[in-house]
Order: sequence, then structure tokens, then C-alpha cells
Amino acid sequence: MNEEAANEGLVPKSDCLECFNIKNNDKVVNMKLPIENRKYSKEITAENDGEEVSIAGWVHEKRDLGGVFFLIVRDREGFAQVTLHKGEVDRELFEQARKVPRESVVAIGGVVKGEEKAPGGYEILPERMEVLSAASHVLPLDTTGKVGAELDTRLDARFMDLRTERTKHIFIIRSRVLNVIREFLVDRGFVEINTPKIVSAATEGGTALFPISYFEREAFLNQSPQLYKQMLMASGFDRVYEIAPIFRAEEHDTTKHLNEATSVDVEVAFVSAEEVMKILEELIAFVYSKLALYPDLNSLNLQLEVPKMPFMRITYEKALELLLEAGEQIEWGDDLSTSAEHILGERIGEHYFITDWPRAIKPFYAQPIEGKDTCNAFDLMHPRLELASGSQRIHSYELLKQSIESKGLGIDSFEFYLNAFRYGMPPHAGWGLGVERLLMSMLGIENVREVVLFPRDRRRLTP
RNA sequence: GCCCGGGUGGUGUAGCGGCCUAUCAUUGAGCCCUGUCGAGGCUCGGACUCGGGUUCAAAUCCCGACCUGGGCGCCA
Repeated sequence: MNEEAANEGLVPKSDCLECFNIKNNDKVVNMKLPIENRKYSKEITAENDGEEVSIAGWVHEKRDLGGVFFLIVRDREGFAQVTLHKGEVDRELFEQARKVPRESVVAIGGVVKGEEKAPGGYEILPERMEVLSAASHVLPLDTTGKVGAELDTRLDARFMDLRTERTKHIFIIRSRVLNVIREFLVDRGFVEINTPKIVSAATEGGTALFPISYFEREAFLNQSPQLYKQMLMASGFDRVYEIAPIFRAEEHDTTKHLNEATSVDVEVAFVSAEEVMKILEELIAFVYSKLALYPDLNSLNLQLEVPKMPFMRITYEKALELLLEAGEQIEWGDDLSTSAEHILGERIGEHYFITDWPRAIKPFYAQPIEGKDTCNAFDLMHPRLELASGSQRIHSYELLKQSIESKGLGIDSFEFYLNAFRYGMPPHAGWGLGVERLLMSMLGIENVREVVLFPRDRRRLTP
């Protein structure tokens, strides 16, 4: 375990609470805590023996042994045991602790006692306790891990699901992954951009869009920042990235699709597809190597193995050959089926790229390979699912126009985009990577909904 | 959209025509217990998704609706 990784980012630098008014049992309590001493559970050790501290958190468990009563308080960092000896503490305080419903929010002030018998090596002998918010019971799900809950139940009560260790850590990991991606890209001279999510027309074709009403006009939620990040290639920002939601109105109903997902989009000028593939695989390896240091992955039932570099590259044609050997026939020009992806994944067993795709199944902006029906596009595959796709882009205005027309798309709705190709557009390439898919493949999680706080799928629009 | 499963206390489950006044665990209420760490022991409370149908009898079989898990398709 790595000490730095264990602490980094989990503990905030300062606290801002000083005094707060709380409504408790219909009477407003003006409570002042010795906030200068308020600590997270993990910040306290046996070495603080004798010190006054304050903690605040949720009542995780209560253990009533008659003469001694244990209150386990959970905060973001872990658990603190509060121990009350009958006869030694104030009777009212003892009763208050005994009666407080589980998962209520409490603030407790007391003295630290180093105690080998206590989990964490210390316990708190309380002097005062405030119930800041009493929880109703019974609870919508169990936060202690004794009884499981189905994903649907968990998502309905996500706020409470996030109080469980595994779920909490998944989202801390998600946050870290996004940070690490930014760190990697910024180090390489990338500029973060923000492009519109409300757009006037279908950007790439292919997927269905969510129509919305935009004053007196119809508009859509954007399926991808593709056209905008390309337009920026004409601006002099020659390395850009965006991490943002994308919207797809497909009625798919699987464990790896969402109607609102997060995409990492990268676009680089003056380079080839091979260059951006390198950036992509290095990024993946970097994210893995950073997150491999995350503590307690195993106890959270999460797995993470740093992939070997460089990733294997096979052409679309080679993929078809491998599939045929395995008894799966795909016609040249057809996209790979789910079972085909699984067969390839099993044969290769690690991340790999599929390159040189037929033009017909890739978007209009992919650069055709001269004299062939293929284009300079690639998919990054994980053995279980597709993670990213990208290509060398067409940067010639005339060729791009032709390509749009040959796909049967209306030139008019692309005018704003095409314009950027008329006044000096460098060659460029890029890709889009699904954040949720990266996370689920990285952590061995089966359902994409697990890695989104409030997922949007075919049926779910709340919470 | 297609094909298979499934809907039983708050949660997770057993039961799959009569033996169901429905099992077990956990949660909840209460009691006993001075070192718990999935504490233990005792008492009590709490459920068959909805609507039709078959049958002497339906949680159990059939039909429909709704919800839900998985596979596929579409898609990234």
C-alpha cells in the first residue's frame, strides 16, 4: 500500500464550519463545536490519548452490551468508535446514544483514549453529543454490508448507497481517474476546451439524438464534441481535449450503454493517427499505473492490472481472419458483433487496437486510405468491450465535402463546420474515450451503471 | 426492437396448487448482558406487484399490464 496515495486528496486542507443552526426535534439548536479540534476518524490515533476532539458523521452501528455501549460513527475517511460506560457517563448522554437511529448525523465531542481493544487503536469517551439530523427508519438499504441490495434498489437510494465503502471508493477512484487524465494531457501541452452541448443538427449521423426545444426552434443534445474539437484545429490550438457528457438517444438496454455518458475527447494537429494512438495507449497505461496505488482495491472487491505496452495492433482484415479461424464469419464491410468482440478479446487477452476499417462503417470525417475502401480509423478494445475510437481526419475541404455527400448527409447543416476547413486547416487526428467504460474495464465492474452517480438509461430518469 | 429469466416484509431470500396463520437472515420496537468489532441471547412487529381468468382450493397454473435481471440488436 502506498501511504501517499492513501492520504492524497482524501483529507481537505481546511474546515469552514464554525457555528451552525440546526433544527432538532422542532427546536432550533444553536450549536457551537470546538471546530478547531474537529477531526476525521483517520486523523486520530492512539497518540492523541487524552486530547479533546470533535468528530461528526453518521451513526454506522450501535452495539449495546448493557453496561458498555459502542457507537460507531462513520465519516468520509472511515470509522471512529465512541464508547460509553454506563454509570461513568452522564445518564442522559447514555440514553441519547442508545436511542439515536442508525444513519443519523451526529456531532460528538470527547476525549481520545488509546485502547488496544478498540478498532483503530483508539476510542472516544464522549462528553457531549448533538443529533444534527435524525434518520428515519427503516433504512432503504443496509450500509454495513451484512445484507446485499440489487443495483436497482441501490440506484433508487443512491445517496445512501454512497455511504457504503465500495460505492464510495468507486467514485473517489472515478475522480482520481479524471484528475490523472488531466494531469497527463496538461503535461503534454493540451488545452482543455468546452464545446456546446446544445446543437442545431445531427453531427455525425449514426446515432439517434435527443431533440429539445430551443426557444422557437428545434435543437438537439450533442452526441459528441467531434465537429467542434476539429474546428479548433483551424484555430491554432493544436492540442485540445474535453471531458464532458455526451448524449445518445439509442434505445439500447445493456450493461455497457448509457444515454448520458462522459467522453474524453482529444484532437491533435500536425500528427497522424499513429501519434494519437500512442497518446491514447500511454494515457491508459498512465491511468492504470497511478490507480494501481489506490489502497484496499482487493478488499473493495475491485481488481486492477496494469496492461503491457505497447498495445497490439491488428487491422480490421486481420481481425476477420482471426474470427474465421474461431468459426465466426463476418462479411467484409460489416461491423464486429458483440460475440465477435468477445472472441477477439478472448484470443488476444489484453488491450488491442483494430485499425484500417472499411470506410462504410466509420464516420465521414475519417481519412480514406488511398486506393482502398478503408480509412485510417482505429478502435481501442479491451477484451470485454470497446473503449475508444478515433482516426486520422480529412482536412481537405473538397474531400470532406465529398465524403459528407457520399454518406447521404446534407451539406447545409455542416456549413458552420466546413467553413473551418476553407481558410487553413492543418492535418489532424484524434479520438474519443468513454470514461465509464474505462472505469468498468479497469476495475472489473460488470455494469456501467455502477460507475455513474445518477445513471441515465432507457428507463431511468430519476434520481 | 427481439429472445430468455424474475417480481414474496425496509433489504436480501426460501416456498412454486391444499401441509402457508408464508422460511431464513438482516433491519425495526422492547428486554437481558461492562469490551463489542457481521457481538450474543430472548420477546414482539412487518410481505406474496397490479388487474382478469382456471380451480372445491392460487404466492404457486394461464392471460394482460407495469416493474426488473441477462443475452442479442442498435450504438460508443
